Amino acid sequence: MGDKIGRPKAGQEPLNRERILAAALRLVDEHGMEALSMRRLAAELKVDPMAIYYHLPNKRAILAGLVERVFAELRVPSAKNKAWQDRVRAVARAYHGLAKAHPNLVLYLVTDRESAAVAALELNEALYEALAEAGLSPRMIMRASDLVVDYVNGFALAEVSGPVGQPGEWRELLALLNEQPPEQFPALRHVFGSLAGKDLASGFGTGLDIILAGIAAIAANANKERVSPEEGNRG
Amino acid sequence: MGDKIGRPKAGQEPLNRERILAAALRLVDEHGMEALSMRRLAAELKVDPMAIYYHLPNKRAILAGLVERVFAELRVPSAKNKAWQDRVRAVARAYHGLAKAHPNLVLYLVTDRESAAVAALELNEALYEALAEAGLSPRMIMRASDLVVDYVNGFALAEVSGPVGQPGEWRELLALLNEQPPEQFPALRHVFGSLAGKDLASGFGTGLDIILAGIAAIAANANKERVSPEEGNRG
DNA sequence: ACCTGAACACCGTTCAAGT
DNA sequence: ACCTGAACACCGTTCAAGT
Repeated sequence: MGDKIGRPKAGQEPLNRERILAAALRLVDEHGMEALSMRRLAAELKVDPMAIYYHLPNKRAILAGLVERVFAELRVPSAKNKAWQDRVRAVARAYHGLAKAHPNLVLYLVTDRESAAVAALELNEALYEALAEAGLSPRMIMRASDLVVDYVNGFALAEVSGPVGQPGEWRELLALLNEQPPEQFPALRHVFGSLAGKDLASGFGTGLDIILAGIAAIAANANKERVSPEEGNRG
Repeated sequence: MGDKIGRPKAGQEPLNRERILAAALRLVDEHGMEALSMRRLAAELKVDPMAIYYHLPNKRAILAGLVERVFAELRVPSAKNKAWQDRVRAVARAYHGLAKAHPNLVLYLVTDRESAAVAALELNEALYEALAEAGLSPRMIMRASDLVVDYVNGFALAEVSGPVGQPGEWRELLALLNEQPPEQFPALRHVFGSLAGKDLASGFGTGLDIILAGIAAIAANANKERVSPEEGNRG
């Protein structure tokens, strides 16, 4: 940040991929996805629009570069001494942090599996390690890991699609509910009634807790079966 | 509604919102999101591009109409006699079915909370009913419901972002893994090694199972606490 | 009431040219 | 090697006009 009139060189150092992506990310973070056009980006860089094409082949490459760049910020915490639950939580939080840091890019972060692939290796490695420790089978490790990633993606998306702040969709749901005949949607009304006025912090952690409880239950169940497959359980 | 007054152009019945949205959906389903332009849509309808603006104010309205239309297809199965787990599964599957039916629209289905709101009422009502039966507190009902929805959204997105068929991201991950130094990512290698050759059906159901196990565990735990809050557990 | 057509302000990208 | 500028084929949308 902090670029003002006092640039280091009024004569402009040469353009490069790095500088283009930095400007593109600033544009997206500050003015949203729709502000990112080749022409506007060029204006930001004080350069002819076509100059960009010398460094990056097309707009898709810019988007991909952005996703790659943001995922490169991901630092998976390696708390190997902690319980597997906390390790999963740490990975999920780190990943979710990326989305929070660049909300306007979330749709692409979540969509562009290709550009995220390198970072995904680290992320999955950390998850697989933790989940192996939980006692899951290889198949279940993969499934549970996918579940965590899908959840973070879905949650991040919801955070960003909602009108302004609140995660989940319940704010506008409530408004709509009040327009419906009062005998309809009793379950919704009961829950919203019980919760009225209470301030609910972000549900990210709670969702994660449910998932972790599920993993623990499945792991325990698998263990029981492995200990005494057909002879009955004597634990 | 209106009959053939004024301008039947070569046998066409008059344009209307319905016909425009139908054509738009066909365009998206068959040729992807990027094929949906006002001009191409008009060509499809054999009409001047500006004719569309008489029936729908702008392109955003078309997208919103599409999302609304697809969500209107949602029929939440009302298997009230079944176990709560099966009821949650049924809702999740119904919702997921929409995404599968219109993969090119998934990004918007998942993003446009506003247009989906009416259908979201029914969907959440069904989830809340089932989750209440599971014995969750109002707060937990809301959280668990959000978790299920976020998971379905995340899963649907992953299904669509991947290169071709497989859900999850593991196909390209594996290719990338083979390019890495062999001492790195041992957990990934172990899991993928164990799973090589086995054909893994879609993980949608397994992810759901983990979530359901988590909900059951949390409900059981809450019950235990409620039965004997400070006196210790004598179960 | 319903549709057309020209016009405007944008896009991404190609290609030839300038230094 | 790096950048410019004109040109092309598209966009979404406004506005005045036609029936």
